[in-house]
Amino acid sequence: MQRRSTVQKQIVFHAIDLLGHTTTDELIGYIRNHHQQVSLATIYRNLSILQEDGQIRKIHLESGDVFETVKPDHFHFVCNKCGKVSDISKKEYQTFLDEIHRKSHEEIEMISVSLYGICHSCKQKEEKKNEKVCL
Amino acid sequence: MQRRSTVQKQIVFHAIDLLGHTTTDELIGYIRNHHQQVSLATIYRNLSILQEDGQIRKIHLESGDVFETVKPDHFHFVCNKCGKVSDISKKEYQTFLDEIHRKSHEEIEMISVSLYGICHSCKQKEEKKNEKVCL
DNA sequence: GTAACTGCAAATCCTTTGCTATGGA
DNA sequence: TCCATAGCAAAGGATTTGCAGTTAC
Repeated sequence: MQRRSTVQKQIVFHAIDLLGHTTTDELIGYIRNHHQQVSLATIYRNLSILQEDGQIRKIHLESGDVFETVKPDHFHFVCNKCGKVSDISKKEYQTFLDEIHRKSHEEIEMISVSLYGICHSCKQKEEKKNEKVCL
Repeated sequence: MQRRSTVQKQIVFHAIDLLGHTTTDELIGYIRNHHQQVSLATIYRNLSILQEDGQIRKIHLESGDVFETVKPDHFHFVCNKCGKVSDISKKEYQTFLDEIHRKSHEEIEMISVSLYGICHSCKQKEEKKNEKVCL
């Protein structure tokens, strides 16, 4: 099947790219607000097409599923307070990844690592709140 | 709210325990077959209750969501062929986990590691098939 | 006895599909 | 022109909810 480039497909892709890591809800909300001419069915169909074609990827986090554009292999950090997801480079952890391959009794094809914690921004907000309490 | 112990709740819990790692579908199928008196709504309600009470946990894998009973913290291995999920002890990887805590710029509360590959059983089947081809 | 829980059926929510019209190559 | 894609509305499937009856404690 010969894919075609359409305005709607580009809107979906660019929205995901812009939002960074986005839930279906956020994505639909965004498109609803900025491009109301795009129908729901079209959004869902393009999500499938873009995944099939390897332009986007759905990742499965404890906090729920999010879409991201396909980038070099990486890990994720999720803030337990605000829910923001950010990418972590694999480079620093290469030694460990090799170790997993070595130690594992099974043949490993993919390793997924996700970290959950408190992001800088939420951390700062917390500290400011504590300061005020002390005053 | 004071929780009560009911036959239905126990059926749901024990089914998850028995099945090991189970999708909602598998779980419902199993209960349908072995305890047809338990209604769908009751299964879903008990899944919520058991999660709330910390007796079971839903884990989010690339292959889909599965429930497991709550056990000591561990990682998961998923077979890309047969889909079976198995637990991996964290012990061997303690060095790596410490490294993550040390290297990370954020405060880490939880680390999730999932490995995807081919399990022993599927590997063996594959090898046997290859043998036959060579004969 | 009281209130948590169950079963049933209806409701709800998210996603997919059928169909006809549109438009990219 | 031709066929992938869009929009709309209807269908589908999974999960939740309202309610009346049941049961654990």
